[in-house]
Amino acid sequence: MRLSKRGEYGLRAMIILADVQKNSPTGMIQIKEISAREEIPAKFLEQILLALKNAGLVHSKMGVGGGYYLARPSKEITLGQIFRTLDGPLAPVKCVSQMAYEPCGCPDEETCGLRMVMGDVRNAIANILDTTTLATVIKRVEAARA
Amino acid sequence: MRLSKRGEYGLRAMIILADVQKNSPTGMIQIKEISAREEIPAKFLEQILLALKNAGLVHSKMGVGGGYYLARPSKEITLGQIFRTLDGPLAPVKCVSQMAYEPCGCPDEETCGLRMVMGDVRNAIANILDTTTLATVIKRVEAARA
DNA sequence: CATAAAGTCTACTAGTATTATAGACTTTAT
DNA sequence: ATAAAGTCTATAATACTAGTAGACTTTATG
Repeated sequence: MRLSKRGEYGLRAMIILADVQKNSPTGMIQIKEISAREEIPAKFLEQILLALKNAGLVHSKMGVGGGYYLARPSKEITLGQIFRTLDGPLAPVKCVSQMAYEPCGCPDEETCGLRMVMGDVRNAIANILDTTTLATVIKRVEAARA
Repeated sequence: MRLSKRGEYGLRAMIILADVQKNSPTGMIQIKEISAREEIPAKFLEQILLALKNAGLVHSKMGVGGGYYLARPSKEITLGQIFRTLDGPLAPVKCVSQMAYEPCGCPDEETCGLRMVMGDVRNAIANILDTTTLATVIKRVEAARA
């Protein structure tokens, strides 16, 4: 059940963007700055941020003084949205996916034991990632620091 | 968050073995029989069952009339044990793994937002897979059939 | 207007993991 | 003796992952 580096870097970057939105006047930060802070290869991060941009989760400004910033308030962006953009469906098997359902090949889905359990797992993950926003994360981090 | 074919096939095979333990006098079944029922490539399944055997979850009998059977009553085998044997740790990132901890590289683990959330995800998955036994699954399947 | 800072876009590559397949071997019942 | 069954190790084909490269566009500013 591993999170890919792509997903990990993307989530870390988004958490930074949320922090910047809250604590910097412009709310903007450059790729290389995020890359330096989190030790993420800059060129790799570039692709990830681009994907997040195409998904409408961040906006960017080109040219001198440009950078990336969240497309919406951090409380309106869930980790589920970020995860799905970068790593695809949450569900362990396609036949329990809400966003990308496909049959699994079991003769009867309704009585497939594996499917039942994986459905529970999917829901448990979705319950966390779809209700946790970037604002939630920032709040927890600040609480842990205090 | 995808389940590998290896993990999927292994879990399906174990559910069959639990059913066989409950409903057949010998409690034993052959690879090719499981392979046929679930449309799993026989040679692939062979390796998977071997891994489960080396992990002590199933026993086998060689020769004519041989086959595989559960090493313990189905209520003493959790899906978590099976999953970990075939697919490794449940945790999305190593730094929240109970069974295979490794640092992630964040400067301070205690205040890492990603780590907090992934810890929750790990616990949610573990809560399901470590409390669900093969017996649980069989019961649910029978309830769904009725 | 030249320049440098910044993002955009696409292609590529090395390494690793996944999903098998093959085949020679061992054990056991009949 | 034979055939049914599991054991074990090697290999192959493919896909995926993580990362690199480089040419391009946009924009602020001296």
